[in-house]
Order: sequence, then structure tokens, then C-alpha cells
Amino acid sequence: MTAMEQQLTPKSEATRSRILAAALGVFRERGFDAATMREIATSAGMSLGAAYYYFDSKDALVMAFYRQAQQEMAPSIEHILSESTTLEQRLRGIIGKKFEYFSPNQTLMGALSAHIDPKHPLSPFSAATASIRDRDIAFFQRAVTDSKVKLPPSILPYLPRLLWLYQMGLMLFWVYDRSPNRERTALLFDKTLSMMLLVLKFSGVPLLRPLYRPAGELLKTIYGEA
Amino acid sequence: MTAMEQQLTPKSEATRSRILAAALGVFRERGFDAATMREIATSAGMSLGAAYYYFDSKDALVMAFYRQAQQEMAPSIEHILSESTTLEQRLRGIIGKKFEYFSPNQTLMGALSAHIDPKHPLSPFSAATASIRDRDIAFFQRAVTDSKVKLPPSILPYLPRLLWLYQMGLMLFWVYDRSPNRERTALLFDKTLSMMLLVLKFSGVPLLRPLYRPAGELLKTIYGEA
DNA sequence: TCTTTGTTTTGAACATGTTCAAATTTTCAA
DNA sequence: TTGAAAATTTGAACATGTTCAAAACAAAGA
Repeated sequence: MTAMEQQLTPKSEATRSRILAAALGVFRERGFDAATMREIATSAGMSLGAAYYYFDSKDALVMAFYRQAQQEMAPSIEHILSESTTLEQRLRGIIGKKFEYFSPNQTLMGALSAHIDPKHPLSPFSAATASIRDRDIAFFQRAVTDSKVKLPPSILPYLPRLLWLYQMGLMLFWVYDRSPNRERTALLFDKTLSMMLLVLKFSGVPLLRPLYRPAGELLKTIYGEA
Repeated sequence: MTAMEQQLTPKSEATRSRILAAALGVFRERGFDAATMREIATSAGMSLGAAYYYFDSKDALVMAFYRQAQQEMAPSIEHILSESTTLEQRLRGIIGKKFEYFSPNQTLMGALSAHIDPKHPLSPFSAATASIRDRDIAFFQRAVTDSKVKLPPSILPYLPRLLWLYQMGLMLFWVYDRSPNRERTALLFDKTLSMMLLVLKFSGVPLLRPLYRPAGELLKTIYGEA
């Protein structure tokens, strides 16, 4: 049985957590690349093989962190969605929450976002991260629904995925932002968000009508039929 | 002495080429990850250590390919620039040339573009690839200059870098495009290019004037002062 | 030609992610 | 309680990128 499909014995669940915690510690201390599985195992008080019994690979540890992050953020995001009404409030809330949560783990996020290759398990575009991605996109879906966003039906369905992509881009910028307090990311977030909302606000204006067609086709090309 | 700063003895230059050629062969056959340095060395008829005498690392082989690619494409691009006048012709020419050149090396390009981390040597954004990147951007610079592109001075200086980024995005899509004949990439190229040119054409229209300010600031945030 | 000096080549050794067969411990039905 | 079956733990072994000291070779001045 692969480590992914563990039954949840309380005992083994605890051991698993212990290893994950140890791993995150070592990652934070040494960075992802310099951290060795041997050190992680030792730090968790077990042998090398035991660590591999619970996690299929070093990458799997990062995946576990990612999954845990999503789970721990979910209630906050639920709360944000229920307490706000405008798209702006919601996007600021959701994306802001993520920055806040990931703040102490910049190096780990680096390991996560260093890959674009959809075939690499850690890539945000991979099959391995699909379930996490889908749940994330669902939040953006809900942020869009019953905010009074008006878009033609050739474009609207793509909006949640586009917002997710936008957020990924911000994250990427954030990960490598070395400015004090990551103020460049803050600026970027602010400016792009308000520009985007402005575009959405004026999307009904007749002048923009001729853009619907090509824009819709473009999205269909990128995302395939859907 | 590190392999990078080799003197160019004809003999050693030949050996170096032999190793690079062998490496590209093995990469194409097995893919970058599955290719081993031992196999590459054997395929070049030398010992493992000898290969490392000429190339500091496996990644260095990809870098060498990248450099060689740029050198081999340069004359074609020069020709394209001199034979065409409009920005559209030039962009189609330059970017099309790259697709054509890289066509037999999709897997290698995957290895190259799999990394976004600016600290990873193979990343298109890394210091290690800076000289290649700069030379590439210079081509776009020349494609812009003396095409009659009108943009406010708060935006114009960023255009070559933006075009380079656009091209990188296309490449990325291309690398992972599994559609027959990579027709989705062709479509994407076509649609985005014409949209972009349309935007550039109408950039002088007064209605768009209020966008100059925020757009310029946005670019300054992303690229830093310049 | 012989010696010296610098270049090239070699293969062993190392580090680290990963696998695996065997040993140990736990579980639980009889 | 006992013993078989399942889960857990161990450490050795393996593959592969990389390093390195030593050997082999080449160049060139005497």
C-alpha cells in the first residue's frame, strides 16, 4: 500500500504528523534542497526507512504541507466569503489570507512554485495537485457567484480559473520578492486588483463588445472546450 | 579552472563538442531526467570524470545547448529583422523561428523551462541565463525600434521586455502542448498577437489615455526603476 | 632527447533520494 | 493467553550527480 492511502489509525496518524512537523522544521532551517531525508528522519526520532513508510518521497512532504495549508485556511476563507459581499472584499480577503498563512514558509513555497512542468508532481498545474487546485478554484467560483459581476457567457465560466491563475502569479512574485516587507508584492496586488476590477466594472460598455468574441475564443484555446 | 572559462584549444574544443552532441542525443532519446551522466560519457567515448572536466554539471549541458541555439539562430533573426518592416512581420518571424528551431528538442526545452525559480541556474530568469536573455531582449528591442510603434514614454521602455515575456509564455505553452501538430499553440500565437497589435494600434486613442499612468506605475513595480 | 610543467583522463569515493528484504512490534481471533 | 497475520521499523543496498587525487599524456625548453 502506498503511503498516500494510509488508513487513519490514531497511532500512525500521530507518527505521520511527527514526521511532517520535523520535516517542516528542517525545511525552514535549511531550505528544501539542503534538507536531507536522513536529517528529517533523525529529527523525528526514527530511521530513514520509517519516514519513507509514511511519505513516498521528499516531494510528498511538501504536498502534505500544501494539503494541510489548504485545510487550515479553509475555515478562514469560508468566513471571509460569508462576511463580505463585493468581489473586491473577497479577493482581498482570500489572497491576503494566503500571504499571511504562507508568510513563515517562504522557502517551502519556493520549492512548491519552482516548477511549472505539469508533469512534475509539485507543479501547481500537475495531476497530483489537481484536487487542491480544484478546491481552491471553487473558492474563487463562490467569490464570483452572487457578486454582481456581469460578463458575457463566453467569458464568465473562465473567470474563477483566471482569478486562480492571477493569484498564482501574485504568489510567485511574492515568493521571490526580496523588497523590505515584501512591499513590491503589496503594490502589485493593489494596482492589479484595482485595474482588474475597473475592467470588470466597465465590461458592459458597448465599446468593449467587439472584444467578447476574440477573448472568448482565446480562452477556449487556452483551456480547451468547457 | 572551472569548465566555463576553458581556453579554446582546437583539440579540447572538439572534445567538448563531442560530449555536448552525445548529451543532446541521449537527452532526446531518454529525456533529460532519465539521461545519466555515465551514459552520456560512455556515448561520447569517455569516462565520467572527463565529461565533468568539460561541463560543470548536467545542467551546464543544457545551458550549452541554449547558448548554441541562440548563436545558431542569430543570423536568421538578423535576416528577419532586416527583411521586414512591421512589428507584426518581425514578431511572427522571430518567434516562429524559435518554434521551428526548438521543434526537435521539445523534451530539452521542457527541462529548460521547467524552472521559474530565479535562483535555479536553468531558469530563464536566473543570473546564469542573463546574458542569453539580454541578447534575446535586444532582438525585440530592435523589432520595436523603427517599427512605428507609438507608446507613452512611461511604457515604451518596457515593451521589449514585455515582448520577451510574451514569447516565453508562448514557449511554455508550446512545450506542454500535446495537440496534434501543436495547433493549439499556433492558434494561441495567432490570436494573442493580433489582439496585442490591435491594442498597440489604438494605444493613441484618447480614451486609453487615463490608463497610461497606472500602467506605467505597474510596470515600474514589476521591473523596478529603469 | 630528457625534463619539467601544464593539460586531460581516469576511476574510486561521496552524498543523498529511494527501495527492499528482513526483523520487530502490534493486533486480534481462537 | 497464544499464535498467526498485519503493520511498522530498521539498516543495508542501489542509482546517480558530483568531487577529487592520482595517473597518463602533451607541449616545450634545455
